Amino acid sequence: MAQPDRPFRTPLNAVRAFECAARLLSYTRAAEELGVTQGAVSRQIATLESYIGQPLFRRIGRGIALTFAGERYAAEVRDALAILESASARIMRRPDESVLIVGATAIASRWLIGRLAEFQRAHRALSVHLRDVTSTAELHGIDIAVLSEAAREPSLESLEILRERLIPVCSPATDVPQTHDALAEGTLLHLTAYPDAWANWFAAAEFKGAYGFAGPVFDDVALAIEAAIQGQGIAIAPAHAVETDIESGRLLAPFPISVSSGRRYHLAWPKAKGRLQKVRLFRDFILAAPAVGRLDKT
Amino acid sequence: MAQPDRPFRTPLNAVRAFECAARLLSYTRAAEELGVTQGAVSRQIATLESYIGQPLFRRIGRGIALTFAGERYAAEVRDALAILESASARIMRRPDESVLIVGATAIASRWLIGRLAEFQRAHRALSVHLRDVTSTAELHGIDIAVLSEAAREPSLESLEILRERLIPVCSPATDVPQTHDALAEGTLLHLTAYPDAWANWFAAAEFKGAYGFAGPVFDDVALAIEAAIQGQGIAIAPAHAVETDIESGRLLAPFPISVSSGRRYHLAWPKAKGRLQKVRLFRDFILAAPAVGRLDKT
DNA sequence: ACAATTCATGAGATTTTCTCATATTATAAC
DNA sequence: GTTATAATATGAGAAAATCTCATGAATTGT
Repeated sequence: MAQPDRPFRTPLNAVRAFECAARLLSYTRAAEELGVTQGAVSRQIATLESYIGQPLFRRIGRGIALTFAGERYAAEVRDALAILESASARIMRRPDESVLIVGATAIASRWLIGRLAEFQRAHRALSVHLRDVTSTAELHGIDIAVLSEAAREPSLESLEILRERLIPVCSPATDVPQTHDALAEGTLLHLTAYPDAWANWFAAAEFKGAYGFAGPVFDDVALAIEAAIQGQGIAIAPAHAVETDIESGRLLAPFPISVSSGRRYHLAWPKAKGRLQKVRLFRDFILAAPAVGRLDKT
Repeated sequence: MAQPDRPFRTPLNAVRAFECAARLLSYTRAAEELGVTQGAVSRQIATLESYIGQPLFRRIGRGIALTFAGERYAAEVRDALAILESASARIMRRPDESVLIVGATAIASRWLIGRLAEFQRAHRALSVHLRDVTSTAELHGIDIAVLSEAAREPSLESLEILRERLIPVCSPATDVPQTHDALAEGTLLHLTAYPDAWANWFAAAEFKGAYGFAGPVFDDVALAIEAAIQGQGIAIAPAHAVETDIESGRLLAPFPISVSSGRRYHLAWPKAKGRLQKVRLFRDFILAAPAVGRLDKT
């Protein structure tokens, strides 16, 4: 009823029989290849010809030859079926044991990247793909992920790996604040995601004075860090996210005081994949990484 | 038995159902589009997934979404099916009324080409394809042909259009023979296809002397004509084949005497196509062409 | 002329696919 | 929460497509 009429569809199995017969120029041999009788092939092709509305083969004597139209059709059909079969063949190769797909939030990626390089070095046989993932709901197709939430669904497992702490950082190339007063007078970079960060930090530092509320506010943590690197001010950033920048000297943490953001990062993975060696290797590697808690003294 | 085992073949109809469901992201709507029930689609896709060995859709709540593998597979499948459907669509457009496929032997083509241009000009709506054909047995896919044999098969019709005559020709740039004696002394180009041509010609010219038997022999009439054009000697060629060369001044026929080769050219066409306007137009055009008999005084 | 090979076809068996009815699962509204 | 709703999954039998078998017809090669 919903259909205009009948949106005639090419009879696909007949097309396959045709492709085979066109290639072998023989119904009999096509039948062999397809594992059916010659009569079946004959019928299939008759079906296709009647659908097409014209002969695809000329019957010459006891053999067959393609008509011009058939010749052309055969070429196109061959292409299409080749695409199909190769697509099937590829997808049928089960997800490789040697490819590990790791998911992570944007901020966690910042920290992960350094780790991944190390992991990669330790397990050259594995190739690691990093994919953006925000929540445990997006874990399909992913072997294991670093997220700021624990897994609640019963099909997932997770382990806490890091309690996020925030720490002030700035470029070593700028006027690095040496005192809390100097800091309070500097340009403070704020993060939408952590609105109370600076307040909490100054409280933790037992600083009583006023400080720069008016600094720029960033929605994107990575952008704030980038701004700090470029010397545009002092950011208060997740310690794990600036770890590599500090190591490389692009950033400096002028004060040892850090505050908790409340976020806890977890490794999360589908239970079904927990037993895969590649997943276990990665999980063990991350848990064993000495750096996990380095800047993370609660 | 001949088969190694089973050369597993992608279940094509399941693939089609998948393509549809992947596009609409709904079994229910796919079922509507395919004109079957939802359950049928569900089963088809289950079949495909079990063939593929992995899920193509994720069942999320009351809906479905493609898995990563499914996403990729869908894209490839879509391409393949599109090729298939468009190939079918094209072939199903019956052979166009606006395309005339003309067959001709190599030598007849030489004469036809000039005519075709004229025909083309007279019927701009038609596009004409010229295809090499040697005998009436090769007429499939051809609307009408010029051949040196009449049609014997009952499915064909034919009409004589030209009795081939042979006439001496040479390049105007060379020493053009003015007398029969001069001709007899010149380099005569012989044709395998017409071994007695020169003998017959000299007989017709009532020439009694000796003449150059020793000239080069050509298997290919076109090559002999080309040789004559290049001034390598005097060829005795089918008048119709050199008509345009004479008109353009590239060749010269020094003597008005011609002899019959015995060959008679015919227009031949499948009876089934005799009624098509494009075929009738061409047939009438050829028959009416004033030039057909011009060099053909028996 | 005859044997062998090949495609075509009728009749019935077989297999696949579809429908119908119902179960299952998840969302959305109350 | 509970219920209504909307989607996919599935069991059983019906329907349809497909295949096999047997045979016919046409052609080639001996």
